[in-house]
Amino acid sequence: MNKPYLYDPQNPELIELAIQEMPCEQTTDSLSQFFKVMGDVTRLKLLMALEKGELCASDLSNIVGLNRSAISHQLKALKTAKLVKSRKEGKTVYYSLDDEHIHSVLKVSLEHILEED
Amino acid sequence: MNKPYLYDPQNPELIELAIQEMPCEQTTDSLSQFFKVMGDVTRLKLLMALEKGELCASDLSNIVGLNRSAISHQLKALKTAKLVKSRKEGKTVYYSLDDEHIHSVLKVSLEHILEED
DNA sequence: TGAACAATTGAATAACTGTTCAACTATTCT
DNA sequence: AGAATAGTTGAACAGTTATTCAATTGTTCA
Repeated sequence: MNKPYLYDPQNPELIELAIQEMPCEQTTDSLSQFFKVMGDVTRLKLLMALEKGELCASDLSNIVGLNRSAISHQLKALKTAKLVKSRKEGKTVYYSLDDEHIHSVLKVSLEHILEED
Repeated sequence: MNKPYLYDPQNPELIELAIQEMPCEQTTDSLSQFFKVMGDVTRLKLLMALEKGELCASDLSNIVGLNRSAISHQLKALKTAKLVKSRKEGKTVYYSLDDEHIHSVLKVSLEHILEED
């Protein structure tokens, strides 16, 4: 009912609004997790490479310039986060983007980064 | 000229394409840094609160549920990353979103997260 | 001036993260 | 079966990060 602030709020109505419209803990967790996965240069490069098409682990290793083990670890992280999917054919494992939303996010964000000041 | 692969590439043309069209190191660094900043629950909540309007540090502390010191540290990170700007009025410092791109990124990403499988 | 309040700062700590290395699995080909 | 290749895994390490605490700055107001 009354507002149990332990200090003088500057904008009580806006506080209420922000709290009310704040997504639930699970949602903010998932969203920050999503950004965290892309917040690493290696994983980001993997995603950008996969935007060109399906690629196997060794080819991705070649493109990104890191050994296969490192790439494998990061591909696993991307797979757990459901950003990539994989397909096995003989000895080689082919990876591709799992979701089309990622393309939009990368596009808008890249525009933001490349924007002049 | 010739391709100095130390292994059997599965898709040499796609490798070349991915390498050619990969943004420069500075760009991938900036982009992953941008995602990294939002890849933390506290900072993400701060940004979402600020989408409702300008808020001071104490009010943000109240909304997010962390002490002022923690909030101040994270607001500094957001400011360094140029995601928020601040304005001082007497004792209180008001924060607001610095860039409109952020709104789009948050919107598209939130849609992605909330999407059904 | 001094008390009260808003906010920031720096040090300290605990937890997490990315890469490497070495060992391992799985598949193909002779 | 055995050698070769693609990929994965787990442990270890070095580096980073978020939060807390205590101290500090800066502003207002009596």
